[in-house]
Amino acid sequence: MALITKAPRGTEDKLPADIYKWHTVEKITRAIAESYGCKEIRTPAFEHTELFQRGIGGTTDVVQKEMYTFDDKKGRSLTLKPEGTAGAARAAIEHGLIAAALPLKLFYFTSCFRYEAPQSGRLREHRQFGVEVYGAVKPLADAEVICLANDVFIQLGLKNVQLEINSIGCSGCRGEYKKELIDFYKQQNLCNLCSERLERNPMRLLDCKSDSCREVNKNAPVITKYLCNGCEAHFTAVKSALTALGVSFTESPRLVRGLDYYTNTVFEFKSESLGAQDTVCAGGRYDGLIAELGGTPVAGLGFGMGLERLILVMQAQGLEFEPAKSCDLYIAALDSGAEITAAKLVKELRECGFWAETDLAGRGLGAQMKYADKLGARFSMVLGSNELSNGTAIIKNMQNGEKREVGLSAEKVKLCLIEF
RNA sequence: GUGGGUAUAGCGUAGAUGGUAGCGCGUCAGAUUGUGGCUCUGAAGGUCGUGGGUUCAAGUCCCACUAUCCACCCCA
Repeated sequence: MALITKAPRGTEDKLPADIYKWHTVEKITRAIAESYGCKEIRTPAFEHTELFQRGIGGTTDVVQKEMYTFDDKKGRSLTLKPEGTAGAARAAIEHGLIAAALPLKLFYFTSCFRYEAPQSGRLREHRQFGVEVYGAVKPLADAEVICLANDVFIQLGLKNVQLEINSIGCSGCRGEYKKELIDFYKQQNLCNLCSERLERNPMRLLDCKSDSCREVNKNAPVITKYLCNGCEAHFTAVKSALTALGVSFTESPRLVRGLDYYTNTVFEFKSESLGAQDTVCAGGRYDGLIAELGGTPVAGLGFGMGLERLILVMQAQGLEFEPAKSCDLYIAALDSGAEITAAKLVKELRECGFWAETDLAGRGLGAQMKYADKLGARFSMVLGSNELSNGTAIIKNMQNGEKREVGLSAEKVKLCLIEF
């Protein structure tokens, strides 16, 4: 197929026939977020490149090799946002949102852009539902945010979504731990990749999937043993709050996150219904981020939920989406006089919120009826010279074929659509 | 970025050993010129992913590229 009629690699059209699935997840996630007091925020698709370098961390893969970065005409370096947290944090600082009464709870839907090898469930442009909470220091906040994500899975009916949590401590205890970890790994036989990234990002080694490293990792020191008193108490309180809220989880001492801003609690929801890209939601606490970006230091935490992945899971599990609305009334018109009357009637019904249609394609009566059927029209009506002179028409229930006579006014037709 | 599979109409697909394309669904029209669903008849729709090569002849064989899928890496 010619280049111009093909979407760029790693992008995907959401077609009319499938869009009801998106509407379903957007509606449910929005309602849940709002019930938790979150307000929607919409931030730009691109930001200054430095925002992501500072926020996500210059040594991460996302920043080093996956960003869509370009110079604008004035030579400013801009980047299509690879994730949602940094932009939301920037906006919260810029507009003084964190200067108001805290906590500040935000949610958003956004496209994220990453230059990666595309795979199903991993696109170069993917969409996330995200939640960010600022100025909430209590462990209950961690539990609340996790619970929000969990509620989404419950309400959408997802089965077998596993929540894994861990604490990676504050910069203090993590520094201690990293030293120990590096010392440990230096005495081991590592795969090529791991030897490379040992100094740069030692905690990632815990996640290595190579068989040899898996063996090594069984004996690797675990962060939870190195947590300072404060971090340990926080993590313990998060876990008991989750239990009290009825959110089941497994502790996963090797769970680390790929972005630098995380502190203390990190978590991930995984689904067996996806392939290797099995994480459908991930997040954690990032108490240092706002200060790192130059704002008044306030605590932060949040998550991102991959919407393509979420929908893939729902499809794989055969879950229900809210069906698309179908047509309420199709008016077939037989001649040019009836055509105008039909058009007026259709307009008036639309003003009342009904989906009404009449012929625009120049079809004959039989074809118009077939088309009405394809639209899934609940009712149909035929207008010709007889109806115009009588001032009445027959309205037909397309499900059972029953017919009723109705006066040719929007008011009367409307009543018929409601009652019949 | 690495390794492997795949690419034929809008969608799903058939085309061993080379002889320039069928089928199902969908679309349109008619049977039924004032009533849909079922049925029947007919039609439209293909640069066989793109470009090159081998050959009298390529959807089929070879090379490159592109896209897609799976795994790695990484991540939501």
